[in-house]
Amino acid sequence: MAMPATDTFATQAGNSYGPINSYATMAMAASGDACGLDIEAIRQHVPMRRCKHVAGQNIYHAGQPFHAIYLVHAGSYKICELADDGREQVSGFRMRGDLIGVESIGLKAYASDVIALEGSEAWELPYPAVLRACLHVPEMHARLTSALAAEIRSDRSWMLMLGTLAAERRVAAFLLDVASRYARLGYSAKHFILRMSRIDMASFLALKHETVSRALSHLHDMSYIDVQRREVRVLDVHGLRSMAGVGAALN
Amino acid sequence: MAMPATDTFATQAGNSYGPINSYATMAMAASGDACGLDIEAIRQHVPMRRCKHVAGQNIYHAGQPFHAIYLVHAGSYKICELADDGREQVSGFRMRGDLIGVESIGLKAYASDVIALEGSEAWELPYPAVLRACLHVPEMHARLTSALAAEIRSDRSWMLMLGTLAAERRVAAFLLDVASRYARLGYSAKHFILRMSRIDMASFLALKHETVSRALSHLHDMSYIDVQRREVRVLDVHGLRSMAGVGAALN
DNA sequence: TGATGCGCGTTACAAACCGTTACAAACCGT
DNA sequence: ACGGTTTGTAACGGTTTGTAACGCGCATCA
Repeated sequence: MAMPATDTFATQAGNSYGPINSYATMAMAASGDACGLDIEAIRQHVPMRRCKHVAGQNIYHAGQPFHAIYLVHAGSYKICELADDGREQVSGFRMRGDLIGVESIGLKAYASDVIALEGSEAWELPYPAVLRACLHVPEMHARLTSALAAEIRSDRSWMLMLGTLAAERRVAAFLLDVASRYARLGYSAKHFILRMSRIDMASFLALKHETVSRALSHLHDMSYIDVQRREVRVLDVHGLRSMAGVGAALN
Repeated sequence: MAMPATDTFATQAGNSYGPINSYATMAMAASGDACGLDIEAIRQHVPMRRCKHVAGQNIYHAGQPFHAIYLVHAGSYKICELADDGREQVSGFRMRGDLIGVESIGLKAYASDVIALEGSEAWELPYPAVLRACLHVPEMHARLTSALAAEIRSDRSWMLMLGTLAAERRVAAFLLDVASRYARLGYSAKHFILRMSRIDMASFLALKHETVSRALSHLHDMSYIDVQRREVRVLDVHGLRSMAGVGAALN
C-alpha cells in the first residue's frame, strides 16, 4: 500500500519549475490539449469563433436561449449554481481545454451561471453544429460523450472530498488539484497564482472564507506551502498529499 | 416572490394518497417512465436482459471490465465513490427509470461502486449496442446525451444543497426529493418507506448518522413529519419546504 | 422455545470544529 | 492620498460531532 499514484505531478518535474503562470503566460499555452478535445480537429466539423470576453460578466447572457457550448482557451471561469431563494454555490472552475455548458444540453435555458475570471477567453461552439457533428462523425460523438462522463466523474470526486474531508484537508486537496491542472497545461505545479478569491474558494469547498484563510495560514505554518494572497508556492508536496488523504478527490 | 414551483407534488394530489410503496408494489409500477427513457422504445434498438439481482451485492462485479449500463426497473441502488485510502461517499440513489453506469462511458473500469438495496432489479444494456444505436438512431443519441446532462445537473444541485444548507435543512430537502421521486413514479409522496439506512443517508448528506436521527426526530417534534424507523409520513409539506429552503436542490 | 449476537436506530452529554462577528492590514483603482 | 474591496487574525458561540448507553428487530443456534 506504498503510495499508489503518488506523483501526479512529481513525475512531470520537467515542467514543474516552468514559468509561473501569470495572466500573460496563460494565454500562450501549447495548443495540444490534455483534456481530450483537440481544437483543430473539432474545427473541421464545427465552426468556432473566439468569444469576446469582459471580465466579471457572464459568458452566457442572462435570458438568452441556450445556443452554444464553450471551450476554454485562456484563463479560467467559475461555474455557479443558483437557488430560487438566492443561495449560491460555486460548483467548479474551468481552465484551458475544459468545456463549459455541456450540462445544459437538452434544455431551453442554462443550468448554471458562468462567470469569467480575469483575462479569460473561450471558443464558442454553436450547439446545432455540435449535434450535427456528433451524428455524422463517430469520433465527435465519442468525444462529447466522454466529456460529459468525465464531468460527472469529476463532480463525484468532489462530492467524495466534500463529504469525507475536514476543512483543512479540503483546502489541501484543492491546492493539489489546482497544481495538477496547471502541470497538465505545461505550467509550474509548485508555483502558481490562484485566479479566484478566497470567497470563491470557500464557496466551492463549502466553507467560509475565514476558514480558508486559517487553513492556508496553517499549511503555511507547517511549511507545506508558502502563500501570500493569491500567490502559492508548494514546498512539501508529500506533506500536502498526506494532509489531503493520498489520492484525495481529483481526476 | 410568492412561492414559485411550490407544488412539486401537491399538484399531483390525485396520486399523493396512492398506495404506500412497499417492496411488493414497487415492482409493478406502470411501464411508462417519467425519466425520459421508454423501455419499449429502447428495446427496439438495444437487446436488454433482466439483471439477476442479489441484495447487498454489487451489480458490477469487481474486476470485470466495463461492458454495460443499467436501467433500474425496481427498487433502488446506491452509488458509492471510493477513495484509495478507504474513504467512502454515497453520491446518490437510483430508482426505477434511472440509469446506472453512464459515468463509466469511455473507461476500462467502473468509476463508482453500485450496491443494490433490498428487492432491486435492473435492465442490462450492453454498452457496444448502446453506442451503435446512438450513432444510427438520432433519438437514442439525444436520449443518452440528455441523460448524461441530467446526471450532471442533479449532482450540481446536490453540491448546492450540501454547500448552502445546514444539517436539518439537508434532511428536509432529502425527504422532499425522495417524495417527489415517488410521486413521479405514481406512488404516494406523503407516505413512503425509505429504502436506505440512516448511515447511507448520512453519507449522502455529508453528515453523521446520529445527526440524521436527531434531525428526523426534530422534524417529527415540529410535526412536519411522522417518522418511525424507515417509514415516513409527510404531515406538513409547506413546513418541510420552508425548512429546506423553497425549491431546494432536487431535480 | 428461549438465549445470544449483531446491526440499526435513538437519545444524552461533552468536546471539537467551524461559523460568526469584529476589526485591522494590505491591496487596488481613482 | 483616498475609499472600497480583499485578505488576515482573533475571540466567542453554536452547530455538529464523538462517545456511550440503551431499545428494538432479526437471524442464528443451542
